[in-house]
Amino acid sequence: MPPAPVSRRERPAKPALTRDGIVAAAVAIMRAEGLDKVTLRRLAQDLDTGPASLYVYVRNVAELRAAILDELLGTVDLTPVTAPGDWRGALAAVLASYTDVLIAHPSLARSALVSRPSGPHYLALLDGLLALLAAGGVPAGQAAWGVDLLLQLATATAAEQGTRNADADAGAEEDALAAAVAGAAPGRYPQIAALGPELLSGTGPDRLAWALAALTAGIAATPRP
Amino acid sequence: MPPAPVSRRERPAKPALTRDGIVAAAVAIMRAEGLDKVTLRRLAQDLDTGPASLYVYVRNVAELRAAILDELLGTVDLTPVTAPGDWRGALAAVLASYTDVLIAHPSLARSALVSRPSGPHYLALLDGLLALLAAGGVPAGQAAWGVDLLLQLATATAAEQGTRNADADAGAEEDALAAAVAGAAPGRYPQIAALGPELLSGTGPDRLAWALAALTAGIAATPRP
DNA sequence: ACCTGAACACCGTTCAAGT
DNA sequence: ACCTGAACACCGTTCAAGT
Repeated sequence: MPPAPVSRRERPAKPALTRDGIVAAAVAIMRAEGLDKVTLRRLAQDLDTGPASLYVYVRNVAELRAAILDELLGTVDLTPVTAPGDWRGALAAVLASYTDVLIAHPSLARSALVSRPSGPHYLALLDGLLALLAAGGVPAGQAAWGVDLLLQLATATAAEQGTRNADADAGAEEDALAAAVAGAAPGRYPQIAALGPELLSGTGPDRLAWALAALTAGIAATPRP
Repeated sequence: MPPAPVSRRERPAKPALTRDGIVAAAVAIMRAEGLDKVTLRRLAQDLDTGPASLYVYVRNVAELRAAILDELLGTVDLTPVTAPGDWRGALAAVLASYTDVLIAHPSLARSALVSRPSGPHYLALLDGLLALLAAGGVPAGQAAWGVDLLLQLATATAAEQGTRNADADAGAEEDALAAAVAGAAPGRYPQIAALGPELLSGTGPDRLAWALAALTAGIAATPRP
């Protein structure tokens, strides 16, 4: 006996596909299970369709990942940009918020590191950081080139830390480096042997804060050729 | 009629599998066709065996990629480290050599960005950079934290530039950003609209040279907390 | 125009069985 | 110990055919 057909009332009508709906479903999968699980096939399954159908709204999987990233960047706190006072503190606060967002999703941070975002939320972040550099009197040319470096540094740090915190597999890489540093032969690697654990010292936030301060100082102080 | 069996003299004996042999074959594939083509299946095919056999020598594909990277880092020119004179120039030269090596293999640069290398050639590079920072009188604590940033910056730049030069697909991301910057509404993104193409100005090497100079200056000038 | 099923051309990794 | 064939559990993307 074939199963009784499901009436329209019992199962809600399948929602129409839209780009926003697809991206929202992708973000939901990522929050729940990580970016690795956001595949076109899995996404299609969740949306009750086939993978081919998604190609009407998304060019490829890279574009989908970019859309997810921009969606998340919408949660970065940009309010320090318009707060009066210490521009360096505001810069650090915005970048810390950016880092926090990415650390919560290490796989996304890794993908952000190898892509060039250009979505509306990314532009807003860029604009905010440029406003702070301008407020600090950093020459425009230096700010234009420097803002990229600040974001890059924050992204890389988030990728690294988030991965270390969450992914057991990549924690092994960290361990391998620690072992290599600890076992560095003083004859062959004198500097590493001399510095030892100092190389890997410090907590993530402390290193990031120092790195951003150092980079900001360098950007402000180094004229373009 | 079955084909005549190939005598041992006509087909050279299949070379025994070794870790070095596997890595060498992997490097050969990467040089010829890029990192994307270095899969365990393809590698096994080239080595006239099955993918499962490789797992005796390599834990997984990530470890294989790390081995390829370290192999390539063996070609970085470290001679400036021991040359007398200008430490800043020597630092820039070593990092430029590192960048050149990675730019030639953008896919590898992207993978280096999300991994923590710990191979012998990587350690040698690290040691050389630390020697130069020490020669420049940079306090040890700052050098220990700063060397990571310098490498990170060079790696990210290589990944970006190499990709732009070689990969048509990721060139599209660059174009999308350029279009977004050019079309930025002055009301919504005042800083971006004001700076305009200045944000994306400059050649890769010029930007890298400035970035490394700025970061080096910041590292040297910013005391650790 | 939008959507689909099915196929194409692949992946990494595991495992029982062989030598 | 080393090596293998075969399987498991997936991928992104394309394309002819439908509505």
